[in-house]
Amino acid sequence: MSARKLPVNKFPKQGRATFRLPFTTVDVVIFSVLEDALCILLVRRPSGDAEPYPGKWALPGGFVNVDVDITLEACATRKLAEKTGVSTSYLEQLGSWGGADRDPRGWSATHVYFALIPAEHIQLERGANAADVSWFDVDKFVNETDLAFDHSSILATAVERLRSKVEYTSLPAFLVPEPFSLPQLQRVYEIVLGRSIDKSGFRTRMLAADFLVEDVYLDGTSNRPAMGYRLRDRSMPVLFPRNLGR
Amino acid sequence: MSARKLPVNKFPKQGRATFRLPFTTVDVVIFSVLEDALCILLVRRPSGDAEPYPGKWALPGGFVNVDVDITLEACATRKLAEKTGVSTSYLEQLGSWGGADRDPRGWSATHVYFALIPAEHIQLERGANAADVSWFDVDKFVNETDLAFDHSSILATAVERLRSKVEYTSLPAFLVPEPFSLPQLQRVYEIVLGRSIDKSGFRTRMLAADFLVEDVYLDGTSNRPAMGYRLRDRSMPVLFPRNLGR
DNA sequence: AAAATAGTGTCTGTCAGACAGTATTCT
DNA sequence: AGAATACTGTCTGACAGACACTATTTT
Repeated sequence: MSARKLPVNKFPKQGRATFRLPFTTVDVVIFSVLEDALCILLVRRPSGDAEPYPGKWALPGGFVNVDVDITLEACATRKLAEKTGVSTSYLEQLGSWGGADRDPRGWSATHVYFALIPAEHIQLERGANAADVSWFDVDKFVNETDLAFDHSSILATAVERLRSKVEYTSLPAFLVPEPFSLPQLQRVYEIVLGRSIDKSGFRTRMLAADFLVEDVYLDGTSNRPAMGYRLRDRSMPVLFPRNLGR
Repeated sequence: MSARKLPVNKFPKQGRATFRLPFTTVDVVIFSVLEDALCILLVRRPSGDAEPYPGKWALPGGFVNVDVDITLEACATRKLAEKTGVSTSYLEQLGSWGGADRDPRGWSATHVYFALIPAEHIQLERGANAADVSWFDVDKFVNETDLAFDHSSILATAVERLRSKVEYTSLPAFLVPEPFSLPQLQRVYEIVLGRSIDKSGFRTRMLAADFLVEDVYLDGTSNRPAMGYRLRDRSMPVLFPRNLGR
């Protein structure tokens, strides 16, 4: 095996490496449903000579700050809160992307999370850089916009993962504010998947999974009020035994 | 928002960071089926004053070598080959674990992959450190052995992920050498899941998924020869529309 | 012939999808 | 009353699980 001939990273006694370290970043794909469309939050890269991809849209994220972040997930939570004001949401690790070429500044690895937040909870940052944070319709803008770094590819993976998990999980429940009705939840499923779902089957499926708790009736602006539900457990989505059909 | 008061990582023009970087490592959870049991490969941590967890069992892995590895996945492939001699296998990213406390040498983040390899392909490293690489039965030894770093927790996640994906994917096909018969494949499913599966339903399910290609008949040592199959596409597992029952 | 393993056929319960019907509100 | 939306009931086809059956090999 030729592996033995490779240089071996050496480590002296006191924690300072003698070899080059990759950069470590965290990025967050923030999903929400706005105006009947699945959207993601993007930020504009700062301009400046030393900046990579100046002015381009990118996923919110950045370097891990070892003095502040005690874990990767805490770092992702921090970045989410900085951009949206949302402190609690569904957060799941999507994966990591790392290599020599993805950042012009050098070998870097990014840990990517995706977040699902109800539109009503969002409070975009006010002030100078408000114009540099924006929501993008996943279907309309995303494919024709190319993002900084390898973020286009990461985003595509995130959308794929979300859509595929929606087929067999309760994930969309994290995109809608509580309490919500089953028709509201169904609408979110339909928006994310981009197709309509049968009402009766949907209700049976949701109720059988036993992850909803009845709350108050939702007295909408008109017509028959709907039962309002909350999640029994906000920490995890429920997995259904089958995919949705079609 | 208080985030503005946090220190901001600065970047001078020429690619050398002025802030502390986390260590970047890659670890691989290598699964195989040996003697009718689901096993994983562990390596013993080297002894020495400067070494963390000397003598303890750990997942194979180590620092990313920016001069050698061009991507994280390439790094994982390299580490897999170094330990097993296997150069091609199913490799999937499991996730990443990072934080201030997981490595006594400092803030570190590890990118974890899991690999599935057929026992017949394995060629453990010969020589001085052969005793420091060993297979462990997942059910028998893993829960009672505590590993270096946070590897026990990572391993538990890996086993959970593997078992849960086996319920609705063709992943076990990567644990058996081609060509293989349906009874052989079924045996692997049963070993990984730890329960028996109905023969007829299993065959229908596998054949309906259309990921197998007929090869030669397997003339075993005795009894009726079985049809041998190969994978239509070794690059990806197939997803079944339903979980296995029970 | 018997044993062992490979593979098939048939029945049945479950459940998603389709769709028609009922219920409750507002105007 | 009619419109709009919430919710339920019924039928049907697809399919997994159970299990009994047939097929092909070795000894």
